Amino acid sequence: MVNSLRTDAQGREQLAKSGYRSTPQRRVVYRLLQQNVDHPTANEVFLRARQALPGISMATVYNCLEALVQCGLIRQVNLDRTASRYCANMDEHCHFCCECCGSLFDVHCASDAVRRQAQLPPGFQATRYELVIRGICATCAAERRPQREQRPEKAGAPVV
Amino acid sequence: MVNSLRTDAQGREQLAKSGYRSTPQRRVVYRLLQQNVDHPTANEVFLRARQALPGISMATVYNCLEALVQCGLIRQVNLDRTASRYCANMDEHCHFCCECCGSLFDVHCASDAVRRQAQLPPGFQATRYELVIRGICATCAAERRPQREQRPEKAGAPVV
DNA sequence: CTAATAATTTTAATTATTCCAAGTTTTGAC
DNA sequence: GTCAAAACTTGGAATAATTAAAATTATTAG
Repeated sequence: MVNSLRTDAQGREQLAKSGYRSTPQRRVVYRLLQQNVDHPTANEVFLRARQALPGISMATVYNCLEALVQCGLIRQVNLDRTASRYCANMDEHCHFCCECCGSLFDVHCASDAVRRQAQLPPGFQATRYELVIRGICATCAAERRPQREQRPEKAGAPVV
Repeated sequence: MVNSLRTDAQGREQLAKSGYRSTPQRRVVYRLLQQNVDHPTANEVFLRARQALPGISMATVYNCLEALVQCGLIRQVNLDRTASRYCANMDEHCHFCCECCGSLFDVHCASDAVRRQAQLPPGFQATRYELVIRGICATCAAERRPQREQRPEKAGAPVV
């Protein structure tokens, strides 16, 4: 399904292409992201990485994530103004953000078609299209179905 | 062109519908956003609002923006982890972000078609689709054309 | 007019992230 | 292998954007 997974050797090579070294910390962070599809934040990565590398620091986690993003092994996902999330799925996809539980899901999306919809002004050159879908995930929808109302107040979805 | 502009009276009514009052500060902030299509940040709104209301505070600007967003008079645009930007154009549109100069542009986009491209898992319900296009705006493209290279280093676009 | 409610202001705190200096590790040249 | 240079890691300080708390002011209902 996901065809973007890289072995350690491939990871090292990809890092090297951008002038980065493959370090134990970077390998742990990358592997951790490959094994978890829940788009963790830097802090969540830190907590998980500490299980393998008890001495790792937050600054190093940020450094690793930066290096992995720069060399194209992972991508950074920014939603709202909450902490950045990180994603090792480099296949073309967009993100669904549940406004109820805040979870983030990968969603397949034919970007060619999306591309065609935007009418760029003359002279503008697009390099990337990022689609974010907001709504309610299946789990939250199932839990909600019984009740029929929505909160009218400035409730503010718990986006985290 | 833009059909979402509201008069003061309409603005007041819209605020009231969500339980907010129309205050001098909110009116100034709203009018300012209507007159500027450049998607200012909270700080930029603050600086401009001060011209009309020298005593206004940053916290009030945030409060005003929050109220205007909540009642649907303006929208908040979050890109990367930079400061939020605000936009009084409530017509359906997506945003183009120039990776060279950081400017943000409204772009017409047929969202029905975009909607059809995303294959949501069963049970998922979408409420909003947000498309962000990144690339180079006409101005920057024109300035760049002479030179043919792109920076290979981790340059990091000046996304402001 | 008065009380109750809401908005604004000022100040302080929080959050996520970046920067920095110092020590450590890795790499490449010899 | 040894040495110097470059890259990395670390802990802590610094920063930017935002939010929260407390006090003051304005508005509205009665």
